[in-house]
Amino acid sequence: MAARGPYAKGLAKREEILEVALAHFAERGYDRASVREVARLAGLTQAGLLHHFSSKEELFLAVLQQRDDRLENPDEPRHTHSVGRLIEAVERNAYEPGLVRLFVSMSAESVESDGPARAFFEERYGWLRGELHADVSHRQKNGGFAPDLDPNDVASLLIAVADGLQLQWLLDPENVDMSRLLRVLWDALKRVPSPAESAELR
Amino acid sequence: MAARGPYAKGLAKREEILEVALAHFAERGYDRASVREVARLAGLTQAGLLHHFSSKEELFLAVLQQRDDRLENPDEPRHTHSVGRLIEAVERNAYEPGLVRLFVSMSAESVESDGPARAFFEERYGWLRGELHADVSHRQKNGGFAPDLDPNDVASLLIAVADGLQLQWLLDPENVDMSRLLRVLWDALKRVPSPAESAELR
DNA sequence: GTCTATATTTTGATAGAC
DNA sequence: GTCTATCAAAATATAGAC
Repeated sequence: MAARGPYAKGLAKREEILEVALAHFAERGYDRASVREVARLAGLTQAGLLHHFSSKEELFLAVLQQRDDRLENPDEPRHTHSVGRLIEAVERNAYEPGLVRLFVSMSAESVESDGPARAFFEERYGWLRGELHADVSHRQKNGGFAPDLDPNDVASLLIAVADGLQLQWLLDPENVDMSRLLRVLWDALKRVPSPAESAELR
Repeated sequence: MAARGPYAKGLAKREEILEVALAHFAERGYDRASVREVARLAGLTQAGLLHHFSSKEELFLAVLQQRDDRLENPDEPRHTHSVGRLIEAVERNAYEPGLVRLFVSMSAESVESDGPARAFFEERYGWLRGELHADVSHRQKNGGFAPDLDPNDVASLLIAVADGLQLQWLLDPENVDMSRLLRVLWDALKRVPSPAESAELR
């Protein structure tokens, strides 16, 4: 488990810093967070921390990247369970309010300025939309999903709901069940249009 | 149009300040925005502005409240067109990226700290959820909406999608059509479950 | 109502000793 | 790898003149 060699200590400290930095960024958001405070929480001075991460921005990006698990699950075939993995990820998030706060505030910040977060989130949304699109369109071919919906629209809606629910959940954790609501949406979207509705489309 | 009396000038300046403050907060977010810069844009010094709004927080809240139109439309019966009004509001927002940025970043910030924005958004979400709930449940009674969905769930999903789409739209305005997607969601949610699906529920 | 001037605080970052 | 010391640059807010 323990890494050996001349860098063992540095790496361990790096991990510790990332851990407390996540908590601090999550609690305060990027702007209000200070490198000094993260350092203090990690048992260092500000200058000591900046030996490991040479700027606030670098520290912040490292935190983001470490927690970006991308719903990976190498055991399952890609493209066929993305929706399920999204729901599972949302389920896990319900036990990590700090992480959710971080992503909410950072995604919001990413649209404000062309800062470090922007590229990260643009890339992330593109990737996620692609995964969900592949899943939905695969299900449509097999007849397990409403054939009249555009897979791109479905992907956008799923992502939007996941994001929007996080906000509601953070404001009122007791009364918002994120993964249940995501399933409600998914089940409703699956529905094949009734004959009457299909007729209306002509 | 012009107000008379001893306060006319003060009020006019107040309006002007609020206008440029909205733009500035929208562009920079609460933290990165500075009272100095708002003052400069309004043709004042910082101290001059603080005569009208005695703190940054007070200025910020005034901006939020002024732009919170609450989808009001006194002509229509309450409770029966909330969904339509939500869609219309989203449609209007597509022409005001600054306003959308403001609400996105402020709602994100509201969950970070118990600052001034928190109460505002909690109250706002509660109100909106109530409106949508009333609308959906009214439609269900008249047979115009899937009877098996919980109106509270539907309200949460609509709000979540509206919020989440704003984020995606800000990152990629060309390729995200907020109001169209909201309609896609609404049409899909309306669908009555097919007999086969109803059978599955037993 | 608006200004100038200033007090106070906080922050990110660097230099250099150990 | 971590520290002390320090710089330079913001920001909010206040005091008091006009």
